[in-house]
Amino acid sequence: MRISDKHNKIIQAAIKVFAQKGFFSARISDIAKKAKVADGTIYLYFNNKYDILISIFEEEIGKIIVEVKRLIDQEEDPRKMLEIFAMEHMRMIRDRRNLAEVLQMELRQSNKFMREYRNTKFIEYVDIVSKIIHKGQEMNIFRKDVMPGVVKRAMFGALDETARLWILSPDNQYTIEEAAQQISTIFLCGIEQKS
Amino acid sequence: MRISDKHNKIIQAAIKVFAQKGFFSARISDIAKKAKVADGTIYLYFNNKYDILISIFEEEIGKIIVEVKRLIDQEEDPRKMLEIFAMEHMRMIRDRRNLAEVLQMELRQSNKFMREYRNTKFIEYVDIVSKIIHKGQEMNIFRKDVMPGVVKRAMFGALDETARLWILSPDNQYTIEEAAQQISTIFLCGIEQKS
DNA sequence: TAAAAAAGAATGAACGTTCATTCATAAATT
DNA sequence: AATTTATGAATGAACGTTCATTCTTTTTTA
Repeated sequence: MRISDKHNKIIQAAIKVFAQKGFFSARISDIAKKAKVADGTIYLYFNNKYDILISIFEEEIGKIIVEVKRLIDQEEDPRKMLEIFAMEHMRMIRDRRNLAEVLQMELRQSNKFMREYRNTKFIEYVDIVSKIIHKGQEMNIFRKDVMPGVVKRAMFGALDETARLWILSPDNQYTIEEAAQQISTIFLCGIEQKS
Repeated sequence: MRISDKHNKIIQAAIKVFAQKGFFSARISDIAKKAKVADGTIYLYFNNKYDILISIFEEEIGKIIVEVKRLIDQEEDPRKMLEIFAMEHMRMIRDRRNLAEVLQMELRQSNKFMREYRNTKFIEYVDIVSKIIHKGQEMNIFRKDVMPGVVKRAMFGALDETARLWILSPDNQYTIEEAAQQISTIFLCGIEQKS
């Protein structure tokens, strides 16, 4: 068995356990059991519990960024790009629910116990939006009086909160893709340059 | 000293400590020290640590709801109402930063260790938005194809996330009131009935 | 090629610390 | 004096981490 296999098995198990219990309530022994390794083995691959969480951020968000960027780079129109971002974000949450839960939860409490860890991967991800806005403003498609820094946060927040509650009760009035559609429409109408 | 004095002293201390350290890293002894009471005294007023958190939700959000509702009820125009909600939400966060941090953080991780606790106060708060949307749709001011249930979450999420990051670095490009303004403008343009 | 030796990986019981909670005692109030 | 309220040291369960030991694989030797 390759080294990375065990590393990955632990990561995948940790995603599930963190998603189910939250970081603090998750036990190393839970993760070990789910990964089918001994407790001690985890410490051969990670420095400590906290390090497992960081690795989840680094490795898993990294993969997502690559994929979303790839899709967006195929587009020319910033309006389309924004739609794609919304849709892909929501689909990712639907298809990788456990990971999404970990990211959402720990992002929020992270400012407390991860003060020193600057979550550059996450920043990179959200910055995809501000880059799109900026591009649209240059092309005179989006109004110039909206601040890309505000829109990126607002847009991400809107998607994230909608997804969070959808996760809590997915048997909703709407599919997550409908929600993505509604949100990107609202934002597009909201920031469009009226000619 | 009245009973409620000590109860309140503990609540206020807990808000500060939870905001600073997060629920799990906060120590009962930290709260006791900040409230200037003995550790044991806390257990005369609360059943356990968790109960302190619940009380913060119940009591403090309750006060905010009353205040925001009062302001909104003075208005007739749903557009104005939405603006007021955005602005008041942001001002609340600016003025009661510690409380805001606790609510934001614990709301996110709450689904894990507060599964049984249905946060009715919070639901009530966010429902203010969907009621406004609904009213606007009845008055033919807002488009009928947007779903109030999506908009309330999107709007709340947009405000919340923007505020969260503003809290992390308040020395920003924009004031929190500018952000509120931008967000309510985006949403208003985004859901307005084009006549 | 088979046996022996070394290196590397994995194990899980045990350790030691950390804290929420308790409770015997003290102080304050009535 | 009796009752209520407050104290803070003591308790003990929980759990992250360690490490002596075992198991597996690779390398060396004959």
